[in-house]
Amino acid sequence: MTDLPVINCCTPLAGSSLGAERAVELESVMKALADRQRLRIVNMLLRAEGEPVCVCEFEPFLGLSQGTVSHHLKVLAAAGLVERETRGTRSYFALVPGALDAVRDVFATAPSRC
Amino acid sequence: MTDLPVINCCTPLAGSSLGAERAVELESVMKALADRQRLRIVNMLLRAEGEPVCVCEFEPFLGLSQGTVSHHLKVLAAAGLVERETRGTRSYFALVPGALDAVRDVFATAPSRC
DNA sequence: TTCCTTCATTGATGGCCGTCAATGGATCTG
DNA sequence: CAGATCCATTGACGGCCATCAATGAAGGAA
Repeated sequence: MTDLPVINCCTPLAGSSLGAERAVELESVMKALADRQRLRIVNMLLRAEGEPVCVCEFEPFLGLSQGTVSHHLKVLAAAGLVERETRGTRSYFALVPGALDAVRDVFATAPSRC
Repeated sequence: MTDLPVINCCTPLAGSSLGAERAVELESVMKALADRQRLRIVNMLLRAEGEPVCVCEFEPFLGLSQGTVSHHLKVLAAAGLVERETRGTRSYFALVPGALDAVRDVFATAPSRC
């Protein structure tokens, strides 16, 4: 699985024509966010305000098996939305700064202010 | 298929804990946007600046069969993102005003300004 | 009415996705 | 070393989804 580039800022959906290639890029990021469990993970990370969160904290919160939680985190990482950091035997995840802002800007209807 | 309520504004992903029920709501809207063809449809509608667009215009642009285009428009309508308007034998679609803004606000990392 | 156009719906098909149990690897502890 | 803990990966299963061809429904034109 190859990591995806973080979405370019300043290229909102409005404005210019969305080419087929770029539609595929955008689609993969949106797919990563189109899952209830991953939305809750992102929510937890947002509330952590940049502080890395241990994998073992997601599991009881989501009520999923450990393997499934690991799967969801991998999907978010592949989309460029979160980063992994290993400390000893544990893994911590944090939001990639600006990644969500880029997603938000895609849906700006007014001209981008970048 | 029951229509979904338009996403509430002023309830961004940051801030409070994302309950399982609301995660499901958000998921369905994100799923509607997590498809390359539907992203191109939204892009066309954004560039139309509120003007309704005939179904027959999407088909050559997307390069899909007529039935598939109709399917995608139905998904977007069920998510509350677009509205259908019938004129004679033709159907026109337009963005629901504010729907995309609501999606954008969900991913606001700074406190909402509503 | 009869024909044509436009669109929605149905049924079928292939592929992708979320989930779990089980396994394996890596690290820490005793 | 042995055992325990944490996590990633694998394989399997069930379900959902995008797509098409075919059909149906509704409106306009002759």
